[in-house]
Amino acid sequence: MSEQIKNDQELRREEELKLLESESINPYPYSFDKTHSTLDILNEYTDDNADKFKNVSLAGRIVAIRRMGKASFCHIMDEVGRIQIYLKKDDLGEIYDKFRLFDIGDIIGVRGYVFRTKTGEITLHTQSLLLLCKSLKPLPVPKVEIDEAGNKIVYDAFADVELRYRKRYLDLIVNPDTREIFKKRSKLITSMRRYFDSHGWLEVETPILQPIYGGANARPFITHHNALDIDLYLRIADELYLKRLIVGGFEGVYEISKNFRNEGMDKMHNPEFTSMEIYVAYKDYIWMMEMTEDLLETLCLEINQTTEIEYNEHKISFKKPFRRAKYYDLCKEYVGRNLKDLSQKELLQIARSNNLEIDPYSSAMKILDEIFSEIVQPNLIQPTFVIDYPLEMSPLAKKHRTEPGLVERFELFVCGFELANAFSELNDPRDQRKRLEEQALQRAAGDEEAMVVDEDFLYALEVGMPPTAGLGIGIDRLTMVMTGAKTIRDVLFFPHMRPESKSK
RNA sequence: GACCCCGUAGCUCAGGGGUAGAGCAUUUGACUUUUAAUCAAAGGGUCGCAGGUUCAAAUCCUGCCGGGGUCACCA
Repeated sequence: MSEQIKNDQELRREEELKLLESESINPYPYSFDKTHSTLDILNEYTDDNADKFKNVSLAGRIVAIRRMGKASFCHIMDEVGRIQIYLKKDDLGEIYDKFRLFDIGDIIGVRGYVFRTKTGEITLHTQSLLLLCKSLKPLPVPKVEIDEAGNKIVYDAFADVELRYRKRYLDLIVNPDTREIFKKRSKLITSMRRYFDSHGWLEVETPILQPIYGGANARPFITHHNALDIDLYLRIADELYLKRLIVGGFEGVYEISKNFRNEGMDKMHNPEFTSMEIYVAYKDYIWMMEMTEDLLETLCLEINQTTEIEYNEHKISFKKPFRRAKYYDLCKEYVGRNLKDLSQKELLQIARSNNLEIDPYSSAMKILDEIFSEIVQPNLIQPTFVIDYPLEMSPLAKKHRTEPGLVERFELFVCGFELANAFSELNDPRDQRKRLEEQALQRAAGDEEAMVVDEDFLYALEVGMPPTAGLGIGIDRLTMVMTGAKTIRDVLFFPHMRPESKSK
């Protein structure tokens, strides 16, 4: 392993580190007791209750320094905010001279009393100062000005997207908006868990390494188990395992699941992504729709304190109930004609007359799907349940109770993209076998994404699964909608990146 | 995978055949309520990598690496 060539700023910081150590300052001590966060002080301090803030301690990273000879001002940042601290040689003595060796990026602990400067900023008057961590790399902290209206002006923000993703810790230190997105993401998952748990549904874990992959149409990542000498697949979905648990007698199970699909990446797709799947016994997709809109309204309220949010200049309302529209009705609405029971040739012609480029040998269902996603889907801005899909598109969904050729399925679209997918789950083992065998035929015909027959799953269905409703929600996409993020990379701490060249 | 755009100092960017530039950051000096602190001075670059054209390449050409966008597959 070769060390990289260091620049002048890095070399200087290393020298400072040695100097501090030679003056018996430990640059990496073990702990620090803080009494307050920056926000505690900023929110609670008033000029009348200054007594309560006579002796507080804070810790954080230095993000700005203004030295003025024998006194200095800094801003330090902790998880929740930033606050100004005032350092004066008279009060600090010897350590004030060592403070010359402190830099932007260093983490310090300070103790003192809170006051208001003559320009009005709530500030900690520091009476003792402790280095908690010396930073050896220069940080890309931008200059921040607050104008008279209270607006924040950021100069030269750290904006290089590649660096922001590769070195996310820098992005998190330097761009407070980035942290807010991830706090919302966590809050969303916590709220979702709370919602499910309050209904008595059980959070479970199922295998990520699977001998047979299933539950979705996608190409898997393949890995190898040495001891057993068999190939295993990273799960593309956890659906078939969760249904086995319903067979086993649990009446409500959910899993927040990292899934892996060996496919392209773009602003809606990452090779590993998070979905939530839930299965509830004795329910159907109608019930699931009601649960889903209640869940999303609740989540949106808990995260954003409102059911109205903005995305891409659209005002989105998560107030329930959401619009419900049948798949073929929407096709008729946006394409201008009924697409049900049309032949492959007719569909191909319609696709072409709508300027869609389609492989002429595609199946009728593939063409229909293409027409739907190109022509209908972009119009589904407000939360919309699309219901009653063609049977051929949904090998794990139960046949519609009244409409032949359709299944009891809905997908939820918001802002033009798919957020959720749900069925009345197919529990007739004979029908399920038939549908999986059809998938196997498509697979044999070259469709690499078609499903594989999972005999053990069929055995489970033969043992018997109660009527069940199932739902999957794309957590990354839901986070995008809830935070206004335009790319999935902005809601993943560490989005997948091509490795940098080997020389590094 | 195809096409288009981008890669210059720690950060944000200018320069686009003739000695490598600015602001912030950094260093030194001054300054005990500043806040994009200020004032004075200084240091800092394999111009993504490798070839080619040229008297001369950060600049033009080719290939490669990385990123972004559009398209295709997919949630």
